[in-house]
Parts: sequence; structure tokens; C-alpha cells
Amino acid sequence: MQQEVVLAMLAKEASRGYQLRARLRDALGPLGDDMNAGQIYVTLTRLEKAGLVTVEESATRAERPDGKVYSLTADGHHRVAEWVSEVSWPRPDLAVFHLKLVAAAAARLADPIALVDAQRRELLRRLRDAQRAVMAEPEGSDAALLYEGIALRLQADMRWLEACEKSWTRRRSGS
Amino acid sequence: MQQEVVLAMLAKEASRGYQLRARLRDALGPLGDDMNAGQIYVTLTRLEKAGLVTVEESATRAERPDGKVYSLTADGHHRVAEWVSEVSWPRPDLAVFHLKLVAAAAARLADPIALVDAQRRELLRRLRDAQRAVMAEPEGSDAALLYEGIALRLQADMRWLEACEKSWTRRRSGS
DNA sequence: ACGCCCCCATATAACGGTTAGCTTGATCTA
DNA sequence: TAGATCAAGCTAACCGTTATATGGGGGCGT
Repeated sequence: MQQEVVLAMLAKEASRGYQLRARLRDALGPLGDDMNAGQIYVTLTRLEKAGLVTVEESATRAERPDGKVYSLTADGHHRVAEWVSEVSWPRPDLAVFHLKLVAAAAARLADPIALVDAQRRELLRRLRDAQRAVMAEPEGSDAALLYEGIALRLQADMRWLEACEKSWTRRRSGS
Repeated sequence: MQQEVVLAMLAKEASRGYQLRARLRDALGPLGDDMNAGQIYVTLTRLEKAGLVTVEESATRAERPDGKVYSLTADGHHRVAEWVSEVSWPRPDLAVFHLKLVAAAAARLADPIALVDAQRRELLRRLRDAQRAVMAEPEGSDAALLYEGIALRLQADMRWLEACEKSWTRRRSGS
């Protein structure tokens, strides 16, 4: 998980790694299961090295397993405030599929249009899954919202693939 | 750039790093300028270490700068064929924004609805840019196709943000 | 002729996200 | 009591990405 996300979760209250991981999983619903177990620990140690969090080797609390409790430093608080206030959005990652088509056509490895078609079928499958998941979730839940976003994305990508197909068929008859 | 992409470009013909980079940039149009210059060399050395490409220290050709020409090994050809045939699609990356909202609300760092609004304005700006870019490109060019995909994505994300706003306002009045 | 700048071409260190896999103890259960 | 499962944590390693460095060569103005 992105460092800032972990940092922001830690801003609510100091936690140990496992609790943090559980909170993240809860906030994502069924999609949280995709997270890798070790991810949090990697991120936490890196945050510590960067001086954004501190550990307290707490045998002070009566917590059974000899514990590492993580909390934010002043720098950490500053960083998370900064992150919350900044607007950023992941750049669309369509380039690699496009390059796959270009490369496949150039090296005569496969028919681009067949590739687009296969991709369309795959996205259709995922779209059905996402829509089924939306309905399976309780109305208005976090998970339902996320699945809805995924479905909207997939629909947009489907329409792009249609545009790709048109473009490549034109290109084939045109050359 | 992803290793497989570089590999696939190399499948067309053996090249040296710089040519490869130029070919990639051409295939992406104006978006290709975002590529980092050194990226290709990092990827190529890693591919070499993995045994998927080989270098030929060619002073054999009358090429001025003492040259490293890269070409695919048998394993490399196999790998690229595999890649072309596999259907994969980047997983939608909506989780981090969702977690930003959750964390901001939980730690009372900011008003989630204000965050959604700021994001909406930003995406609207980018959408206008993308649509302008579509029209600036020659009809049917690679770059126009890519920009169209980006625009479609952004529209989908906008609609998701609207759903987010609805959901969080409901949640606020409901708690 | 000299200095300057830009392009070709390559390389490298380092950061950050992700994964696979390991350990160790506790708890459950057949 | 042996085996399975789970909590809790850790590590090595891969890959994508960036910033930055290094030279050689060609044009160009003064």
C-alpha cells in the first residue's frame, strides 16, 4: 500500500502493524483480500527509516505479544496533511496495450484485431463480475461504491477497445 | 517501460538502446515525451541479466559510436509470444482515493466532500486538456486514439466521483 | 579559432510498490 | 496428541521510475 495511505491510517490512532492491516482490509471490503500480508511491514519500516513514524517497543502496555506500536512523528503529521490537501489522480495506463498492438503488428506476431477482440471478451467478463459484486454488497457500502467505480472504468475501457478496433481495421484496409 | 514492451519492440528487429527509445517515443506520439531517457537502459540490462536478450559489441558494422546492439534470445522470443497471447488489464486503482476519504474522515483531517469536489475540478481540467489534444492530433493517428481512451477514462472517473459525493453526503447526514 | 549549447548514447544509484516465502507461537479439532 | 489453522511479523528480491552523470560530436555565433 502506498506510504501515504498507511500514514493517513496511522493518523487516526497509533497501531501495530497487524491492526493497521486489518483496518485497511476493512476499509476496502472484499477487495481488501488482494493485499499482500507483508506489505504493511515493508512500508512501515521504510516510513520509520524516513523519520515519518516512530516505534515504541511497548512492554509498557500489558499487551501480550511483545509489541511494536507505530505512531506518527511531527514530520509524519505534516506529510499526511500535505497529502490530503493535494489533488492527484493516477495517469491512465493505456499505453502498454497500445504498444502491444503496435509491436504485434510490426513484428507480425499476431493479428491486432484478434487481440482487441480477446481483450474485449475478457473485460466483458470482468464487467459482469463487477456488476454482480455491486449487487451482492449492501447498498451504499464502501465496497459497493468501489465496485461501481470499477464497473464504470471497465465500461469506458470497453468503449475505447471498440475505438481501437475501428482504428485498426481502417488501418489494415488502408495500407 | 515494461520489460515485455521493450522485448516486443525488439522482436521486430535488433536495435541499440537509443533507436529503441526513439521507436517507442514515435509509437506514443506526444505522450512519448513523458518517458525518462534512462529507462530503456535500465530495462535492457535487466533483460540481459534475465537471459532474454543478448548484446553484440558491434564494431563489426561500420557504426560510428562503438555500439551495443541488442537482440532477442530464444527465451526472449518465447517470452514475447507468451506476452502477446495473454490477456491482462491493469487493475483499476481507485482504492487510494477511497482510502484518502476514509482516512480523512476518520482522523478529521478534512471534509471528504470538499476533497471529492476538488478532485472533480481537477479531472474536469484534465478532461478538457485531453479533448483538446484529441482534436489537435491528426484524425486516426495513434496519439488521437490514446487521448480518446484517456478522455473516456476521465469521464468514467468523473461519474464515479459523483457517486462518491452522493454516498458521502448520505453518510454524513445519516450518522 | 574558441567557447557554447544541444543532441546522441549510455549508465547508475536509489526510491517505492509488490510479491513470495519464511518464522513462531497459539488455538482449535479430529 | 498430532495435525491444521490462524495471528503476527519479517525479509529478499523483482520491477518500474526518477534524477543525475558522463562523454563525444556537430553546428553556430563572435
